[in-house]
Amino acid sequence: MQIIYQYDKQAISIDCVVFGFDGAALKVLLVRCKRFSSEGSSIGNYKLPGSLIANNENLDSAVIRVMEEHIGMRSIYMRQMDVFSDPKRIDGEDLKLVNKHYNVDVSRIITVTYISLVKLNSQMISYALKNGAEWIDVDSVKRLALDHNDILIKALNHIAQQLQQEPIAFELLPKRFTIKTLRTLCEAIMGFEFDSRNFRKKILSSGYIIPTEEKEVNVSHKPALFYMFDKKLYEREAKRRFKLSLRRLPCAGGGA
Amino acid sequence: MQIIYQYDKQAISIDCVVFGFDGAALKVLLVRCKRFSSEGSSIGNYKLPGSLIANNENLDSAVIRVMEEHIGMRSIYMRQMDVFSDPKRIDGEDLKLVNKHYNVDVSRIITVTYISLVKLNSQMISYALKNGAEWIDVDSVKRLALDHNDILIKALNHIAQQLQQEPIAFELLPKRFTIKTLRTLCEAIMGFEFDSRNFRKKILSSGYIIPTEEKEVNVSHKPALFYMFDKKLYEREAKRRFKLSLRRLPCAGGGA
DNA sequence: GCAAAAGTGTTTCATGTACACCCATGT
DNA sequence: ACATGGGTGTACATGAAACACTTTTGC
Repeated sequence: MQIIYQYDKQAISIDCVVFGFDGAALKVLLVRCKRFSSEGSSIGNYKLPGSLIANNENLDSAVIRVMEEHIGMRSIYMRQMDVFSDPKRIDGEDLKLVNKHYNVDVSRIITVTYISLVKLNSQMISYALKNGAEWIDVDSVKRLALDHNDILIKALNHIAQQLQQEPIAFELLPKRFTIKTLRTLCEAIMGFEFDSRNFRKKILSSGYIIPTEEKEVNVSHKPALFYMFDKKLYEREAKRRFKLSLRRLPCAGGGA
Repeated sequence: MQIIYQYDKQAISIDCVVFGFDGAALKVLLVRCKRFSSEGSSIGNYKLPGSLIANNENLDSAVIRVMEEHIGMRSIYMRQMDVFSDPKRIDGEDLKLVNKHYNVDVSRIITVTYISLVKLNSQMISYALKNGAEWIDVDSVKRLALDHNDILIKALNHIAQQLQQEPIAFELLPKRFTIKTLRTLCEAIMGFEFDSRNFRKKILSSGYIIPTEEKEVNVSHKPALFYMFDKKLYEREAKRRFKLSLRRLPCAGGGA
């Protein structure tokens, strides 16, 4: 391949995979993309929310801008996932449409993907609808625009990994939640079920998921207690675990 | 902050943190950067190898191009790490120098960082020297250009994490190695020591690190056996572990 | 009182950790 | 023979997995 030493017709964009949880199923925020639709384009009916990066903003602020547009909030959990850089991932008609939409003339787009997690509520669902977006069950997502199906699958695998190492579940849950709800969420993310008794034991032994005084009401069975995630206790625990797992040999002396 | 909707004066670059192991210490490949040196620039004496992305190459091929330049090889381990996107991370004099060097006119540079792992040998060390680069002990790295110290620290933490989940150690070792060498490498990456007996037990029980017929020679103690990493066995093991850790409940039935 | 889901306890097994001794080689 | 680091074995603690029974609510 001949290297074309022309470095200034590239654009960077961000795409967000925004997950929410309605108490039963894992949802992802998708944007209807009429504005891109055209013959010859591979763009489907839905896409992930995203944007080109303005010249004086960093990636994080672009993500915040897009989130604000679609869910009306600024302070939400977000993490960088991956970079998609195939020069041909957006080309032909798709590229022309993007250039037209943003009024630019770039020859390729490199996309940095983000994962966001939000505490879904009914207001956000209607807010999204008003702004051309929609919360859709991850299991029933069909064909998306461009390579957004690939990105979604990567994101799902990513949060399944993360779930086992970081307390991301509580970004998706309301402040107060039952153990059962937490378990349902974990099962939705992981794609398989847990033993309810061992799950409960593990959660309670964690030390940072603490009971409240509240119980469920109007349920036709023993009402479940609500719990809360205590971030400060978690961070203290995390430090302790770090020290344990990175323990030196008893007699290993000073050095680096 | 006012959003400047001008999307086409951005450039993307890659920077590589290339690690090597000489049997005793962890080394990183640094490039002397006389060509960038200038008054007013924050650029130090050394920088990580990197390059702007040409318009028709993807990030991976840019990394391969840079690797070829500095170590004379194409097929090496490399993984994307992170994206640095602060609009001010390269500005002022530094930005002017970069624009001049690449003969472009961009207003900001977004950098995707990569980690590479190589099986270091004496040829590569002299090859690097001939091409303006140098293999330096990670512990004795001083001030680097731009924000490259931050990138290096992130990379070190990154491989320490990775080491506990993926067989990256064998990308840094020769085909045949002793358990002791492997342990020294792990200690260099993790920054603390292991119990030699438990370490050996764990390595041998892995099932994919297999003995050869060869022993050390000319050592004034019991010669150590050389071992090899069997990638196929590892992948079989990895699949098995995946099944185990993602096991459903015995009676959990069909569903997703 | 019956269904339905919450909540509690026990036994077993695998894995990690700490630690002590023997073995092969060069000098 | 002895110093040096390689190699082997054992006891103990900790945590995960499998599994059965009691409790509280609405109807």
